[in-house]
Amino acid sequence: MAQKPSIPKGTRDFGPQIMVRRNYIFDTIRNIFKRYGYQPIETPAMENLSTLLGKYGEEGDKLLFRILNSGDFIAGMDSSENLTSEKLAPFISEKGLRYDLTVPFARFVVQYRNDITFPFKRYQIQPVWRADRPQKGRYREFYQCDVDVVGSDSLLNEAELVQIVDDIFNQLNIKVLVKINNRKILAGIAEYIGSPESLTDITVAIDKLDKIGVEKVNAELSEKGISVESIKLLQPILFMQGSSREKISRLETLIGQTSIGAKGIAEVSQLFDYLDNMELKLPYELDLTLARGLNYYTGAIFEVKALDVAMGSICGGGRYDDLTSIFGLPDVSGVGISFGADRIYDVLNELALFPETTTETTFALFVNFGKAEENYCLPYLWKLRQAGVNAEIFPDSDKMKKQMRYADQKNIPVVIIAGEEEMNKKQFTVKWMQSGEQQTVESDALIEILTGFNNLPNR
RNA sequence: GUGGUUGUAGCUCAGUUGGUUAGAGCAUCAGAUUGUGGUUCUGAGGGUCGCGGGUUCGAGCCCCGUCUCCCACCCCA
Repeated sequence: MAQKPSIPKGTRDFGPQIMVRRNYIFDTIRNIFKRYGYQPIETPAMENLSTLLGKYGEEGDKLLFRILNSGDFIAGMDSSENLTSEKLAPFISEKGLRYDLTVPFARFVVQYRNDITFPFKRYQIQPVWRADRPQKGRYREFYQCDVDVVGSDSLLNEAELVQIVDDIFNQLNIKVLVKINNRKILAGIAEYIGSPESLTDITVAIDKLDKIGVEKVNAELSEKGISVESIKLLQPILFMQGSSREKISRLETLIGQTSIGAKGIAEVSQLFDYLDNMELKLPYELDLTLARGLNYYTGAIFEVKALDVAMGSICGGGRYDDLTSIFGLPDVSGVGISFGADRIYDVLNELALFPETTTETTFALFVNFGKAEENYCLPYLWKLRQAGVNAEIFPDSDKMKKQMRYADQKNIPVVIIAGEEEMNKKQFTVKWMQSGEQQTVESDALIEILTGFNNLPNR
């Protein structure tokens, strides 16, 4: 007995009808990326582990898929030593699947720095892999659609990214909220409350504010060794209400004296100046509880959430000042944002927002009655294809019932029938599947008639 | 990594207090219909009941282990 076919946990197959919808998402995103002047690149599925490790924090390292070395990697090892998997790991694996597109991009920029004209605006649509436990909206293989610009400090780039977000989700008809924050503000807060070293703990804790409430956040903070004094100082920040502008001015009185905090405030208010003049359709707000776990961010951070469906963020990004310097190219700042195509698919699916796309790929099918009929049809099939009509001939002279059924299941709107009678009269019988109507056409007129219908605006 | 849940035909699921040969719908294939699909009718194929062990005269059902699926947490797109 053959074993039951299956695919690894957290991965999916995509059939033709799903691919039509996925391509709708990819095409929409890609077209908008291009319109803003971004250029495509691709990088390999696997990177050296030295490229990937340490860029995503402790959690991220654990979620990296590692690739086993080829060959007998165990041969030269001293078996008398007490081997832990930690010690073993570098010997048996030196490559890993990419975890995101930003870090490989930073590597790419440094590697080809002499060929790149800065500022470099690139987009990249490729799958990434994470050894996570799958659940709703979470997969082990999923596509990210990244736009980044490196080599420019201007906040105009941040503003443009928000504009792209606005553009894309308007076109996809998804209602979203764009949350904006700045790592420098978070650092300023940490400094203000007197524990700048625990920036990460603080951000992770306040990120959970709307989920678990103030009391549990405070409990977690003191658990992490943050003093009662500091937690007290933090409260007015946690409870801050009002519009983004009001928050900014109140922040000034709190963390304005810290130099990093002042810098963050200046950046955010400049960004909001840009955004307020852009007439964006989607709501955006300053959210001080937005932290984002990826630890390479240094300035603005973004996150986009769908409003009408319970789902993790469908889009996120930020500015990273030091990512290229890790690979040996200092002073090149970048900023970018990543669209999660698979989650966007789930949102569109759940809200039934996919447009009525035609799943049909073939417009006309020639029925196959045998060798002679084949020879009669083939020149016309060729002409139809040359005229830009998607057409095919059934490859076997099976029963007509089976061929009609094939057309029906594949949603092919036109079936062209030519048997002995039609051949003798140099004609074709054209059947319109939806109405069931049939018409007899002269063979010379076939191409013209079908191209005319094929160009109708509704197709 | 932590917690919960699920597993029976290709898919969705029934299956009584443990009892003879494990069922249905959908899908597939064939026929009714040798040049006409989506409807209908008839028939057929398809199963190591996730896997391994145990209890029992007897296990799809009870017990233990294990894997898997989905969900939540952590974290994230």
